Amino acid sequence: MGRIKTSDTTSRREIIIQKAATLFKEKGFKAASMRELADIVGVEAASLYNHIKNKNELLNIICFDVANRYMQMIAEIETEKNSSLEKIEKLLRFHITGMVKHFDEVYVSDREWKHLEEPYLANLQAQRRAYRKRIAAIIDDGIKKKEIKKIDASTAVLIMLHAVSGIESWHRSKAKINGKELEENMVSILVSGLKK
Amino acid sequence: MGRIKTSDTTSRREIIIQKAATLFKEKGFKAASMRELADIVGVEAASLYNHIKNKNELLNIICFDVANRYMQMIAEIETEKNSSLEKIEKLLRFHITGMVKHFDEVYVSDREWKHLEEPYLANLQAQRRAYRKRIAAIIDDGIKKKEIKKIDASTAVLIMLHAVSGIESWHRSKAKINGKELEENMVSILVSGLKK
DNA sequence: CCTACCGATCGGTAGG
DNA sequence: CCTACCGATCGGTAGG
Repeated sequence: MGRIKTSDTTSRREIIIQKAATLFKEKGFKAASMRELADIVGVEAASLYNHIKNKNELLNIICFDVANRYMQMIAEIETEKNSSLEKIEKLLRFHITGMVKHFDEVYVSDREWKHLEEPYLANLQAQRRAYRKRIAAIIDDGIKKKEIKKIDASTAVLIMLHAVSGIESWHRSKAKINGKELEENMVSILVSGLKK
Repeated sequence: MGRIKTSDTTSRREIIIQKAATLFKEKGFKAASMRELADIVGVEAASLYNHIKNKNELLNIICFDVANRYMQMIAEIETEKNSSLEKIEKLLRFHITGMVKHFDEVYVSDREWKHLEEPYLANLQAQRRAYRKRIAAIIDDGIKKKEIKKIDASTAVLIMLHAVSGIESWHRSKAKINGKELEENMVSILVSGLKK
């Protein structure tokens, strides 16, 4: 009997998180109210607190979901024995498809992280810094092996990651170009920008 | 006599706008309070309203300041008779130095525009769309003249503009690399990504 | 999961 | 430019 109750609770909780991501994306974290979220979910505001601790917990979950996915992928890529340029391309494709698939979450995690509270704020920032460093290390390795031209690796990382987040505008513009085409164009521009 | 009073008022107003840009950047528009802004400026909250109409007017001014600078530059570039690639490079350099010089304003305009009220919201969005179209037209022209490789122009615009906004992280990281170096690296990566 | 409600904070105004 | 203050809204809790 406990099983059914747990299952229901989990499912409701996940609906709340997903709706929160969409709402936070549309209004921003601060401007989004718990009453509005409750409306969307279809309950009274007070009832939300049976499923989640508070508003900030929602932001925590969204941000760390995204961060964990990134950390898992970079670890996977590091163990593979591809060339540096191939590794960067794979990471780039992962970011592009991830942006399309988990759009609301990624958008919120990118733009609303400053409303995280300690210790989550410091934790996420450290994770992001570490992530960028690991990508930069791949690029630096590629430069040493002369697969990639001599550039500042951390600048290249910044460009790549932020360029991908630009898909947001594409997403909003109702996609005159399809996802696969978009991906090929982005990879073409960014990867050839690194080649010698 | 009216001259001195006007001059003082204008100056105070400009201080308020500049401090608002910094505060909105740090906290986000919604989370920033007028009481906090007043504290920073050194007056009581009520006194701010002798210089500005309301909180949203501050956001309007910041966003359209940035947009107007962009529109002026694209108009200038269009009249020059350089190659498409040279035009794109000039625009890129303008965006990079502008991001460094007017960091708070550009950051707020990029991330907080959604809190604009109508008709300003629709107005700014239209201006931004028009701006991107004019850049895309330069790229398409370059493709036709075979200076630029065959890519989707609007994707290239998205990448460029968002890549530049990545400077925010560089800015935050206390600049291990200096501004000029950063600019050369970005131009190198992005412009060679467009070349045939 | 709801009703009822609290304390805090907000943007902004009146009036001097 | 300040004191005093208002109405609205917020996140969250008590209690059932």
